[in-house]
Amino acid sequence: MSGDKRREQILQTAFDLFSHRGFSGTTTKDIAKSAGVSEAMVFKHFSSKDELYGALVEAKTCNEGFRKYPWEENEAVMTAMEAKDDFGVFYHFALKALNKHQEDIAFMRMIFFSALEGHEIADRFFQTFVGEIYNFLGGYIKTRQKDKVFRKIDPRIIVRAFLGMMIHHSLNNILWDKKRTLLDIPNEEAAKNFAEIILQGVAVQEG
Amino acid sequence: MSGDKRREQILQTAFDLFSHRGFSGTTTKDIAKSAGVSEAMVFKHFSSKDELYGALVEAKTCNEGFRKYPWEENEAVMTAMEAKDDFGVFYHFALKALNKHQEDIAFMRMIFFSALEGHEIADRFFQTFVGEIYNFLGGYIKTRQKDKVFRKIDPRIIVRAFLGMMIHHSLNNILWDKKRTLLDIPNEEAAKNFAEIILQGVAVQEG
DNA sequence: GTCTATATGACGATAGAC
DNA sequence: GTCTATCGTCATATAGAC
Repeated sequence: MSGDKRREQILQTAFDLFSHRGFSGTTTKDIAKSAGVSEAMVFKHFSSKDELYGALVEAKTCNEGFRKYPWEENEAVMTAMEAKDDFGVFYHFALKALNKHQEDIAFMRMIFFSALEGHEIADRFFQTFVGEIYNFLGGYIKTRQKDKVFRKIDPRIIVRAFLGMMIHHSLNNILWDKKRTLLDIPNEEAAKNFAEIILQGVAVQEG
Repeated sequence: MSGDKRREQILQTAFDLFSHRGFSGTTTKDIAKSAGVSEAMVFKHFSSKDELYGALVEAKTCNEGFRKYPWEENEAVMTAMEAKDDFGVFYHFALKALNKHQEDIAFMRMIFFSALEGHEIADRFFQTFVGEIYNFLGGYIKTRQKDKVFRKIDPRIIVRAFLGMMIHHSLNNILWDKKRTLLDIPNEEAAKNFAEIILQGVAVQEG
C-alpha cells in the first residue's frame, strides 16, 4: 500500500478507536492491530501517539464532516430564512443537525472525549464552529426581534435553548438511551416539536 | 488513620482524579500520591482499580449527591406543583438543577466519562435517576394537558426539550465555555428564561 | 495500618533487517 | 513499505517487614 493511502487508513482506524475509548483508553498496539500493520508502521507515519491524535482531530474538525455548517448545503434553511419562514428555518436546521449527529456518532464521541480529557483542540473547535452557529442563528433571531415577531430575550439564550434540545437529544441517543427506551421518535418528529416549542416559546404574545 | 476513614479518603481522592481524567487516564500511583499513602495501601482497601472505580460510582450515585432529586428538599417545586403554578414548577426545578450541576462539576464529569467509557453503572444511573425525572415532570405535564393548559405533545418530548436546555447549558459551562465567553448569565436568569420559553412554547394558544 | 521492594506485564517508541 | 526484536518506562498488583 502507498504511503499516503496507508496513512489515511491508520488515521481512520485510530479515529474509530479513539472515538470509542478515548485517548488514554486506546493503545498504539490496538491501532496497529486494527489497521493490520505493525506498531512500527504507525510510528513511521506519526512520530508519537500525541501527534497522531492531533492530526486526527485536526482532519476531522477542519477537513471533513463538521467543516460544513448545518445551513450549508442545506438550501431549505437559506430559502426559509430569506422568506422569513421561521418554522422552516428552525425545522430544517434542527433536522440537519439531528441527522448529522446520528450519521457521525464517532465524531460526536471524539469531541466529547476531547473536551473531557482537556485537549485544547476541542476548545478551538467550539470557539470556531459553535461560535459561528451562535452568530448565524443569533443574527436571524435579532432580525425577527426587530420585526417584533420574537420577544426581546438575549438571542444567545434562545440559541442555547434550541441547540440544547437538539444536542441533548442526540447525546441521549448516543450515550445512554441507545435502545431508545425512554423516547423513540424519528428525527423529523423531534425537529418539528423542537422547532414548534422554541418558536412559540419566543413569539411575541398577543394582548 | 482508621481503616474506614482511610478508605473514605482514598475514595474521595480517587473521585477527584477519575472525574478529572477518566478511568484509563488515572493511575493508581496518582491516587496513592494524592491521598498521601503508598500504592500498597490503595490495594489493601480495594482489590483492584476496577473495584475502586465501581465502589466510587456506586457511592456517588446511590449514597450522596444525586440520590436527591431536584424536587426533593425543594419545597418551592412541590408547593408550586400543588398550586398549579406552572412557572414556579419549571423555574424552581431548573434553578435547583443548574445550581446542583455547578456545585457538583466533578460528579457531572464522572458520569459523562462513565457513559463515554461504557461502564454499565452509568447506564443504571440514567435508567433510574433520569427515568424518575421523566416520570415526575411528565406526570405534571399530563395533568396540565388534561386541564387544557398545555398542548397535546408527547410529554416526554417536552421533558427532553426542557432538560436539554438545562443540561446543555451546564455542559457548556463545564466543558467548553468555562470562561463563559459565549454566554455568561447567572443561573437565576437562565432558569427564568428556560422556564418561560418552555411554558409559552407548550401552552395552548388562543384562537 | 503502613511501608519498601518487587513481580509481571503493558505501553510508547526505536533499531535495523528485508 | 513493512516487519521482528527490543529498550526503557510506567502500570497494576503482591509479598513481607515493621
